[in-house]
Amino acid sequence: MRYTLAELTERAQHLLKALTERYIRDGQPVGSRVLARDVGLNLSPATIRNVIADLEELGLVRSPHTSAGRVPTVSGYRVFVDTLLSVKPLELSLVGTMKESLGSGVDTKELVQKASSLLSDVTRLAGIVTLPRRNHAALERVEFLPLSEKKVLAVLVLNNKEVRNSILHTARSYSSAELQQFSNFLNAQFAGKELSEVREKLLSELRETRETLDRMMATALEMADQVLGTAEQGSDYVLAGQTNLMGVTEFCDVGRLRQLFEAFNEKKELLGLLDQCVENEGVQIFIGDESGYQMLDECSLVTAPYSVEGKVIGVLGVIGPTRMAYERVIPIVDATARILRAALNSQD
Amino acid sequence: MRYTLAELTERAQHLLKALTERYIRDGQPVGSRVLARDVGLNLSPATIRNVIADLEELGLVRSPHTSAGRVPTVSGYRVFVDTLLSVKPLELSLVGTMKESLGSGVDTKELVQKASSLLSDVTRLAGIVTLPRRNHAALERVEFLPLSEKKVLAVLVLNNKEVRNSILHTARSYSSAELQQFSNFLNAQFAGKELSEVREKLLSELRETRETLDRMMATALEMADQVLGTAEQGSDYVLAGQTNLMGVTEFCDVGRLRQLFEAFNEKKELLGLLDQCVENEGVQIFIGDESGYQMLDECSLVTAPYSVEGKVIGVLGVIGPTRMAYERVIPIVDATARILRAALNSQD
DNA sequence: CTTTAGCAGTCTCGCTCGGCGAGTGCTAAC
DNA sequence: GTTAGCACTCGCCGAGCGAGACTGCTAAAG
Repeated sequence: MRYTLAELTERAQHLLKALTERYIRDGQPVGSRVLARDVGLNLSPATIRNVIADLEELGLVRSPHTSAGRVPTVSGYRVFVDTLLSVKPLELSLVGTMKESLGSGVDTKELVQKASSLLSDVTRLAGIVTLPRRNHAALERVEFLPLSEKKVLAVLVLNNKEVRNSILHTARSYSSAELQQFSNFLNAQFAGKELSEVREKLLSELRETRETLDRMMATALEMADQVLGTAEQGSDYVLAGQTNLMGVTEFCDVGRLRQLFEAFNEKKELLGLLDQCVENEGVQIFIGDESGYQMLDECSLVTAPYSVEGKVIGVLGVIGPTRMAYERVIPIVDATARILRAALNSQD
Repeated sequence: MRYTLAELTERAQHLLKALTERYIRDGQPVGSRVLARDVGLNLSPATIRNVIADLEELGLVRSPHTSAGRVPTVSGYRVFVDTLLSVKPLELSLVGTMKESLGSGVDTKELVQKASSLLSDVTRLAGIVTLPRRNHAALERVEFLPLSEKKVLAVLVLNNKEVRNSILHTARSYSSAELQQFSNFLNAQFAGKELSEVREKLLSELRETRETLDRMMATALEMADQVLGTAEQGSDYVLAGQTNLMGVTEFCDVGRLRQLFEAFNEKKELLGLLDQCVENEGVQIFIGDESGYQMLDECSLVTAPYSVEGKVIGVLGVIGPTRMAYERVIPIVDATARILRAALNSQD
């Protein structure tokens, strides 16, 4: 008898579920005997074996070697998390504790770090949170301060929350009064607009102004352009609890572990992966090498986007072995995304 | 025959040196046979054995088990690095490359990160650099900007180089003009003074002013106090190249490795250790558990302080297995300290 | 047609055992 | 003081073996 994925017998589903859960719990190949006792159905090991053989043919489970039990394959996990998993809601008390531990962060970066630690603490795996990309942040105001000969400090205030500053090296010195004029001019023009918009407008104005030869305006615009150029914060993430992964039996091999940690340092690849999650709403899961990055072999990544004012500005998640307690990790990631969003929104 | 540490035979010294160097190279206990061939002196293994036996009695070497060669003990390493080691000067070309790779960092933090990476890249071990503690930094100026209702952005410029900002939550709103007044007042009073001095003076003025009931001054001073309180950056360090340690054979045990990495995350203890190096000039070395922190068992720490304008403001160094190539690491750490100092000083 | 018992076969794991090689410490001779 | 010789001690490694765990197949039972 032959099933397609869509029409797995109820029994087969049941067994795949039991097998996966058991394997996640114990980490050891599970055989027909234990499965027979574990699952509610009153079946003999022999019967179980028949069904399991079918599952193996479908590529959902495999045995590490003859005469060991079976373990789920990547496809097996996929089916498990997509259709078989019953996610238990989080205990309210835990959610409370989580909220608290994130609670009072004022600084955005601090919040992100706390969220990452939170994820790793609660799941006992590695937590990862991207820094918010506020492309849509509104420019609140710009301020220029003279520092010294030919050096000007530019202060950018975004959304009343975030502050970025950068030091500009200018061709000549500017007086306080001059800089004040620049600030006023720019604030009048751009305050309240989105950064991307500001940038665009800036360039067009710059072109226009060059023709009219208004020195002051041109200089101001040039300065602003410089600031925006440098202030574009390279997207990045904060990782926490890497050491938790060292306790995981799957990574007892140092070479394996090293590969993983080097992937963490690379950042680029992992960021690419995380970026894919920005679009999809809700929790998303990458299992094993599904991601295409073989450094994440034997790893799973559970992610959720987080947003502020309705716009997704980042992704957070958990990295752990494929054999992780999904039914627990998923609601935790989900909850953390909500908590972080709340914290960011209530930031005053 | 019995030596005290001070009066090791020339021959004994020679042998200890050869043994240590050999062990550092190969990582395996070295026996009398290889030692006899290795060292210039024309001696038979039997003779070597006699001398080595004396070294063992002094606690400078030990054998992991009967009938394996000898390895240096912590004391052995100590004697080795203190009196036997001949440090070869660094190739100029390497110094050049190092300078370059650090070269153009404008931001202090960026420089520190680059220095850390540099150390780890060149030594193939873990690099560590503390963030500069600029207790003696001069306060260049203070600026307050109104953000919104009851929120004020304070910008601190130090030494014409570093900028710190913090957001203050105030009891009532302040107008631009008011804040401008505060800034002017504070700048007139404190600009150019050292931070610690500013703080001190601030407190006394605050007390005095309360009596004269000058509202404006009092508020300004209070604000300044708040800023200084928050701006005190918690001392911290930047680590790089931890993954290099995973290649080291000494740390092939995951448990061991985990302990080490958790020590890195703790930060406090390691910082305490690094602080000890601030006082001593030049390169300093902690071998194995000499530091008192047993998480650094089997590790050595090679450090050097770095300074700006004659004042030591931080420490940098390398963490690796006790069995590291000291004669190479030491000059690298030394050079990096000088290069970082130069880079920080030339920061304009 | 489904389910089950029984059985032979296969593979891993952990254990012991013995040989090998390396290196020491001692003693006696140079 | 130096050296050769020798007995002895270990750690390492591979072979061999038994136990245990499952499977897949076949044939009988429901």
